[in-house]
Amino acid sequence: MTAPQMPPEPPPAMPGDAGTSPFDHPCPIRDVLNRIGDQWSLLILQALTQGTLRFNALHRELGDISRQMLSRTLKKLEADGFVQRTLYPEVPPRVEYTLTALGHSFLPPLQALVEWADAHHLEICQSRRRMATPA
Amino acid sequence: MTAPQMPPEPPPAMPGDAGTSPFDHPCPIRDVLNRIGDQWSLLILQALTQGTLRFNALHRELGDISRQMLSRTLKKLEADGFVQRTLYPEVPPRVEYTLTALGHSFLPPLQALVEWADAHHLEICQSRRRMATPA
DNA sequence: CAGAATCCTGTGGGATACTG
DNA sequence: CAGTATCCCACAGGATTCTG
Repeated sequence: MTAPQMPPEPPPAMPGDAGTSPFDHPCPIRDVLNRIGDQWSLLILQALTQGTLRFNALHRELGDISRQMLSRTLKKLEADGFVQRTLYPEVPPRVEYTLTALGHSFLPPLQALVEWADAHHLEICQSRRRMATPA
Repeated sequence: MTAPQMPPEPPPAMPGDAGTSPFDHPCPIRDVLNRIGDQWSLLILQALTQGTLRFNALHRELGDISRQMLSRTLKKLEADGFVQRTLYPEVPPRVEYTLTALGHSFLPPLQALVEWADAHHLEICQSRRRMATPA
């Protein structure tokens, strides 16, 4: 595969275009990367590997994430079909988030990434310090 | 594996600490994600799959990226040990970028991601439109 | 409990111009 | 050719407050 180029001109039609959104990104790789390339998406997906989680449970699980970003990111993930949101109309409302089939299908590549990160983190840190030698 | 938590307190020592950098991120997953999670790193690495490339060749390959960002990102990738930069002190200077061993070791997970993106992009776009039904 | 709204900041990243 | 320097803006994302 060659590098994913970006046609500078606006694409005539999208994969499943309907003209609704401004444009679904023409390049699949870029589109997906732009989505899950943010600070939290992958972390959230990984947290949901455990199974279904409620909003605050997720919030605790990630430790440091504003409720704002958690909410936003979950919406994007839901829109893209990675996670399913289920609202139980009870007195204190309960909302559960769980991975969809698409979400689950994403786990293997994600796992590969996580494992690589674990395996090579030290090496990266070493390289980083080596390049930063002041004198 | 549970979700990668962030200890709110500053870590006492890093994987290969030397006190040089402010801190190498304590969580490997987050650290790696923060690095390659930007707009260009993965694209550049993927472009270098072809083999050695010169600066402008990379620039053309990616199509739309400012020289600024290309330069910056390459430096980060070099610092982290993903790519090797070789300068040939000729009259018009020539600089070649190529993947290091570490860089190559990263290709399988990257490939997995790319293939997943290709395979499921349509599905994502469909979900996206389905959720966006105005009426 | 699960968010939406509002406000504010840091910085990722583009454009342009200059240099060796 | 291969950058660096400068300027500038959009937006990711945090903090806080309000609601059903």
